[in-house]
Amino acid sequence: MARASDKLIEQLKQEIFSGLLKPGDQLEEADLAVRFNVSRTPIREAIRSLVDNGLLETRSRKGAIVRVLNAKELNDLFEVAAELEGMACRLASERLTQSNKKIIKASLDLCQAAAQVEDIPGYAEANLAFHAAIHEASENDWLTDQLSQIQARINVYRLMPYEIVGRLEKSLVEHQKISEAIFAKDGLSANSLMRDHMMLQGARLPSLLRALV
Amino acid sequence: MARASDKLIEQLKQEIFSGLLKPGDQLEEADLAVRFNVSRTPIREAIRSLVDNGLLETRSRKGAIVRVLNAKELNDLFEVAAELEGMACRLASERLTQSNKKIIKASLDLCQAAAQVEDIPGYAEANLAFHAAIHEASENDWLTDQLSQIQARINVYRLMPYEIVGRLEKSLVEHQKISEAIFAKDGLSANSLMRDHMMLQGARLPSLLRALV
DNA sequence: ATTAATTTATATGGATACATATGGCAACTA
DNA sequence: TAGTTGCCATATGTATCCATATAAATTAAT
Repeated sequence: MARASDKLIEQLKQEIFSGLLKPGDQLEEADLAVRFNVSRTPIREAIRSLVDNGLLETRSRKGAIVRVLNAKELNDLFEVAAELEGMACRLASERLTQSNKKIIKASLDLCQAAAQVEDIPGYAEANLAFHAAIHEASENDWLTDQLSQIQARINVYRLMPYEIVGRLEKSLVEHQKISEAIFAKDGLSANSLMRDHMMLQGARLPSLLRALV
Repeated sequence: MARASDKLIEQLKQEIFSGLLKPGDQLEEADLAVRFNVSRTPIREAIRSLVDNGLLETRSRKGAIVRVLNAKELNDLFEVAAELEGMACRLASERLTQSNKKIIKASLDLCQAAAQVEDIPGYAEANLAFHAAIHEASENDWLTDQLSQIQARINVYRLMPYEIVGRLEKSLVEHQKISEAIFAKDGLSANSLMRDHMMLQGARLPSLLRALV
């Protein structure tokens, strides 16, 4: 039997990622208890967990709010994300198996299909699949965990992904180059290509931040 | 006023790091409530937090136990630690301020002093200070947080650090080279020197694991 | 009229009471 | 004697209750 708090964590994450709960929104325990038809205890545990996860923050006696990252924090986050994504590419190059290669190729095809018809949400999904495929191929579970946590954090700030015209095409080409480097077991290139790819996204942050304010 | 659960988290961490609570040990909520003279509620929140942190793990209805990392998990952890430590060195090279330089130098002196008299616990402490100084110098708060969490995890498995004779000297020399690279703003060298330094420690893990079993 | 202080309301933090699932032990049967 | 079943004990999971701190509102004083 799943614990109520575990389900709550998932639900609240969904609401945050979907944008239903926006950065700065306050979460009141009593309200949530009514909404989800449980007592305050599991609500509190869920909030606690999300605070540890970094999605919420609390001030003493002032409850939890959806965490707002300022420009520096987002930049720091992106720097680490870029480094770890690059690392995943390097490891994937060194450890690539046939089955992982197939999965990466499949996700790359998804990216291509979505880019061709300019399906923005479709590309966003395929993009995540592509990155996830590389994470898996790194064969480092700790790294994979860290990256999925970071992804989650970043996605909150990606409510309008790829809205810039033409970015889809460029992103796809970068993905293809990264894949080629991995398949050629050229870890060094794969690493730096991915880091550049990530940093380009990071460079788009300032405009994204402005759009949020 | 600090929350009871926050203090508990620190205390439990201490007990885990100090080896008082060994991997595999069970934590019973009622016991802990009596020991720390609080109710089960803050105990549960603390446990919850440590589970999210990865220090404990729970099985349904079976409570929390101190998490045991197997060889692969430890290896994965070290790989990520090495990469991020290297990244910190690179960033420190790029962003070094005079004040950070002083702090790094000071911690390096501590290392030297401890190494000269073969003060093993002293060196362990100075070592942490050295790494922390570099983390700070990276000017990336997210990275610093991640590294301190990873440090915490690794330290559990470092109950007998530097017991290998001669390792102190070698470690010190590596520290000196890393510092020189950072001071020379040679990010590339600093990065790889630190990664090698970390990986050497990781290579000692198998014997460490054997000692634990 | 504006500001400061006091009071009141409300939400969080902690304690306790209650429910339920799991594991062990014992008894009974084959 | 060994295995299975059922009961009981114990620890986790959930609900509710109480205390306290913070914030808001109202009143009084300048």
